[in-house]
Amino acid sequence: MHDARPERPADRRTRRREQTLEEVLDRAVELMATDGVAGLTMTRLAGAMGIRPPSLYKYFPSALAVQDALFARGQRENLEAWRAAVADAAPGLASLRAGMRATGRWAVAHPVLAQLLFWRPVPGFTPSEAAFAPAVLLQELVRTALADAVAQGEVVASAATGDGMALLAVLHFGVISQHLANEPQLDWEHGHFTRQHDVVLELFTRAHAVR
Amino acid sequence: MHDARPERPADRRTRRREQTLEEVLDRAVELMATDGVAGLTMTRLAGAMGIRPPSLYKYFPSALAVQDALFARGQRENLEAWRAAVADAAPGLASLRAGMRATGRWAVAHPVLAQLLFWRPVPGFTPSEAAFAPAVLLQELVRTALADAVAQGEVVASAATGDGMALLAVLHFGVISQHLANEPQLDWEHGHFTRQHDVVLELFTRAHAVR
DNA sequence: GTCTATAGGACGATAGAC
DNA sequence: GTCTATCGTCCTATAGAC
Repeated sequence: MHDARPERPADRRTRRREQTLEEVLDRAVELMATDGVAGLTMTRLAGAMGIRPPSLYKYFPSALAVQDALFARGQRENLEAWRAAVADAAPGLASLRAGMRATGRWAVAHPVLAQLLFWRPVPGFTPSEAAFAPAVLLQELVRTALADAVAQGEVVASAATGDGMALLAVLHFGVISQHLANEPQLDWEHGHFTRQHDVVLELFTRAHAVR
Repeated sequence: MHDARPERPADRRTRRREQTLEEVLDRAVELMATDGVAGLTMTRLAGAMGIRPPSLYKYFPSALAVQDALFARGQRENLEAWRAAVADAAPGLASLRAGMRATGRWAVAHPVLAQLLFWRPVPGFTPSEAAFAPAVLLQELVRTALADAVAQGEVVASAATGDGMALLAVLHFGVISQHLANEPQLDWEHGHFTRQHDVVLELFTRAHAVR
């Protein structure tokens, strides 16, 4: 905290640069919120940063690189939302409910990132493997939660199969996409579709209930 | 069939023009299938028609007018899919199942139109009231089918409320959007998510089952 | 890292000849 | 209805001075 030695200049520069990178992404999200997810351009993004377009290329080598960084940030945040919510939950169904509710909330609170992650509305953009990695990890966490629920006798084994995962995705993203398409201005508490999130989770457990 | 009088020239011209209008929309759908839903431009569309851009403006006054016509065509076809399927079905739940399955099939068979109708991926485009009209009508048909199901004692009254409609939309479009986002190349019979369509309809009736 | 200047294109749309 | 020609705007991206 009171280390007398000043930070090495190279470190300062690196840190400053990373701050700028993050700020670019902040501005990008703001722009997408007003002009649409596909309305992001390097020219406008530079303008929002208060710099000229060539300067922006010092931070991101291309427009697609910005999209990829946004995609990566969204995946990280979404995964983090799950982890934070699950930290204090019991394994199995309780954990699954907490995690899914948390990522649902995250998605409606960050509509432009959610659209980028789940709808892929930008033509010609395919996320890099690195940007996609958190999604793979999250998928595994869901699978584990389902397996725990089966092991604890909360649901039957069919819940933890590919069909079970597909049904869960249908229910979860059904809520989110209906919300984003029809009433994105409402928050999680006041949405007509988000209200159905608890309902569909209940339907899922009932579909795989132990007799 | 063998009317001797030739068609009036004005009628011929009108008919020819309408054929061309439809052909433009056909080409537009093809272009969107390859270049993405937002990748449709007047320049490329003219090229696909084998004409120059100014000629295209004789048929559609603007790029947004093309989008609107596509939106209108999609809504008409989707509504028609429901009507055709429901024609031979008994009122109530049987009718609801037949109609929803038919519009689901239509959506995955026409992915670009479905994206245009249900995801609204084109920035700055808001459909005209006329183009939207079939969607309003279809909404009413769904409501009626639900009301019939209630009247026949197939489900309890809560199924025909706003929440019931919202739940139904979540389930239906959840299947469709997961299919379009993850495995659009598969057809209705082979998709992992489309397989869940019958499942979710069953979940809906169970959620509102008469005790 | 910032800028000016610019290349090189695609786009929507219009004017006006045929 | 078709075309050529064109306007004005926006875009991605680079060269090169400071």
